[in-house]
Amino acid sequence: MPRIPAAERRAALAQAALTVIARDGLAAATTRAIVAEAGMPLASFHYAVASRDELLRDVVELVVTAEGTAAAEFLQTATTPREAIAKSLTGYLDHVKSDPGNEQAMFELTQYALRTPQLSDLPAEQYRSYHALAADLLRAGASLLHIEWSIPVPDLARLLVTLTDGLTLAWLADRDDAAAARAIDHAADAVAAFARRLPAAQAVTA
Amino acid sequence: MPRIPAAERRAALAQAALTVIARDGLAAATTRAIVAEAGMPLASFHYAVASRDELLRDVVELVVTAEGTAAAEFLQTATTPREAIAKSLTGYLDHVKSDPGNEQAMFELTQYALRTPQLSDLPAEQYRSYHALAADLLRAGASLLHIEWSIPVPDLARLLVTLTDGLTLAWLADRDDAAAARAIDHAADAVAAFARRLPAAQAVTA
DNA sequence: ACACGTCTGGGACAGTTGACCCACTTCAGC
DNA sequence: GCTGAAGTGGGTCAACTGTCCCAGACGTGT
Repeated sequence: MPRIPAAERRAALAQAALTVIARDGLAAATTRAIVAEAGMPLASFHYAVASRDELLRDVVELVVTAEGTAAAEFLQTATTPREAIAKSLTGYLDHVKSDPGNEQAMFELTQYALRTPQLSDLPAEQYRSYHALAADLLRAGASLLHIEWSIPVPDLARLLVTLTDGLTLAWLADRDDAAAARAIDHAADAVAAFARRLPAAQAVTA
Repeated sequence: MPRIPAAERRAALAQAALTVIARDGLAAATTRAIVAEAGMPLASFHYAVASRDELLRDVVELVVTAEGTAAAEFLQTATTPREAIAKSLTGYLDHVKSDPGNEQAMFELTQYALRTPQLSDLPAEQYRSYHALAADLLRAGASLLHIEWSIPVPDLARLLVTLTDGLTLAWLADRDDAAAARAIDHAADAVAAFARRLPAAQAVTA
């Protein structure tokens, strides 16, 4: 084993833990499984991190911050709000389909954090981040398509996250691609109803 | 301990397991915790049930079947589709708020079942039941309010379940009552757009 | 009254877990 | 070059887990 500063090991362990959780589930993410995935001796674990729970905190933060990089590419090709929403939701679901374990890992981590007093503050922060990300997307889409949203953007953002969560959960359970596609179609209709064409050729204010 | 037939013990164990999971989480639902909750000696566990996983299967079925009794009372007081949807969603969220552990238990069980090969068929069945329940509600509402739905009822049912799941997940995470209420309000607007007044004074066909 | 299948429950087992001790090696600054 | 701090890793621990055994108690059909 090469000598690696503790902070780096900590990050590597968080990454390895996420890999294990996505592949085998949170229950299988024992300290031994994590260090095996990271290729470290067991003792490195508690040298780099105080406890397993503390590492899981790192894992959640790892995913939350890494998530902001994924989205936003589906807006470019859309010409109508309905199309933008449908493409974004479809793109998101495709992302879920391409690696279902990862998304399942997020749900498992959230549920576990809710049950663990030391981590009980994490889910709120996690969803604040989701909502902020959705709000950014909505604002970007509005400016791109020269529209405005008829309800407050934070409200619509929460509704969008609600839809993605529900969509994901149901698809993970029954893997019904066709039904999920139809749900997205109808959801896009519903959400697009909150789009309003801007009167003049002018960008939005906020 | 009184003498109780094995089948009854099995049911009592499933009920006790649900109580433990709702209170302390799935990870805390050990065989010992379950029999303690049920007031039985440990050995009764494997006398009544072959394995812990098999009991969890019972637990899921227990909740899925028991869930059908809960809904449908919110439709009675509504006079418009929008009101019916808003009241149903609000009623559902109130139910979640009154016992968050129970709903969390459902999510945990679903995630666990997805990870466990012997239980991997359960989530699909679980969601089939949810969707059927929502479809029944939609049909009842339509007949009551003399409307029809402009998209297939199964499609709208899935969208409704998507919304309740997403709503629940976000509320469990951030406990933001006001934001959840606003989300329900907007969701009701969106879903009500799929309602169409029936031309004549006639009931729906399906 | 008797015997047999049903049920009880104390005890035990092997395996796994999170945690951590401690003797060691390495490296950076003096 | 020396030294003290930083990092390594083998080994170990107590606790807890799901599962099982077996001797006994019960109650029912005969």
